[in-house]
Amino acid sequence: MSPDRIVDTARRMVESAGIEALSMRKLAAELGVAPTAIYWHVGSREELLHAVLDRMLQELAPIEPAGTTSADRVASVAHAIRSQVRDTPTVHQLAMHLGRTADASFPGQVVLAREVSHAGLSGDEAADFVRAILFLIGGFQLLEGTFRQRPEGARTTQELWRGVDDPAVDPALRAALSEATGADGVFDYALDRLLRSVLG
Amino acid sequence: MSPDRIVDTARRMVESAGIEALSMRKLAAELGVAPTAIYWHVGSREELLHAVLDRMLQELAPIEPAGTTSADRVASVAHAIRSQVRDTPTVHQLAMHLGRTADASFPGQVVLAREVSHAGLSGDEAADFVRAILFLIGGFQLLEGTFRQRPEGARTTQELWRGVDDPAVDPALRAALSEATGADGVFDYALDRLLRSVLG
DNA sequence: ACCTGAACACCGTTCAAGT
DNA sequence: ACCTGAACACCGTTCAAGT
Repeated sequence: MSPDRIVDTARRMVESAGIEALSMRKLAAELGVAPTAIYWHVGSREELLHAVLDRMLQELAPIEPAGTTSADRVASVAHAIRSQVRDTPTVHQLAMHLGRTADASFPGQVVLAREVSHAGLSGDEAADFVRAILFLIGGFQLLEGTFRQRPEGARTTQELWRGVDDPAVDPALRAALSEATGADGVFDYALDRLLRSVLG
Repeated sequence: MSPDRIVDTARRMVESAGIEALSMRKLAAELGVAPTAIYWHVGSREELLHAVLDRMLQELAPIEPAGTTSADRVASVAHAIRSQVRDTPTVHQLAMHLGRTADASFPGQVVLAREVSHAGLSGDEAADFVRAILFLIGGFQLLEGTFRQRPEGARTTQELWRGVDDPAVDPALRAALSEATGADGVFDYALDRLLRSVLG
């Protein structure tokens, strides 16, 4: 019954069934202990969740730039951050829940800033560029729904588009928006436009 | 004790204190009725939240394009959507909670698609463009934290940057990222780059 | 130092019983 | 048709009491 064992078990529960699935009573049952025993080791449920997030953040693999040209390296970092966000939804779900998105996104942000600096950008212009890339990643995260799954009844954007009959909307556009899309393509497209426009 | 009165009261509670603050028992107290009476009119708490969202979506002001050139009109729609997202955080909070972000973003999406069509784009190219703009808006929403407020202890990205001493990061960039920024500037910057790159 | 048990103040929801 | 009350199965948390 160390804090370590409690945090580990809590983490497993959160990762397998979501944040809401972690109750102190279920956790206690899993640990074979009275619910109130947990409070002696870790504080409240909230503090426990913070401890779980801390551990997850520590284990997050560092982002490694790849490529030779500045543009390639910046793009590789952007892609690496995005992949990591996609592959570790629980971390960002939890960070969001606890209001600690800054902590979760910061390590990648620093690596990105390094490559942007190396590309020769500086000051406000560089900051806008870094933030714009983070916006794209955040948009991907939000609209891909990586951290909140749709319930059975909910309609997708594609389904909604199939029901549209608007003469002002290009039919081919309507058709394209009616098809599911890997967000990857859109992300590549937008990032590419941004990179070209800034780094030439 | 009509469904209308229940939904209205529930909506007031959600808007003033957040989704979590809506409990069937508190709502019943507010209505001066037994908690169980609510279940006869609206179904469960979840169904009630859906009804609240439906009403909010109905009342959302339609997005109106402005400007004469195609680029201006597209930009105005993007800005209008973003402003609406910022000014109606509860709607998007609730939509996210219920897995209905598609319903919330769709009306603006259609207007955007119209203007992009009018600008002469078509098919997959137009779809990528529309989705990229929505990515930017989503990123703004997520990183601006418009729908999840930071608790007292949490650090901001700016605070984290002030603690960085990395020779590979341009000092002026570090300084810029250490200052709070209206996300407006970044959004304008990224949107402008994207528009220029696509519409010329 | 560490754990238990009882207790408090909450939840959502069902369902028989009332009018 | 509409509402109440009792009841069930949950919560997080505190705190005195035990070892």
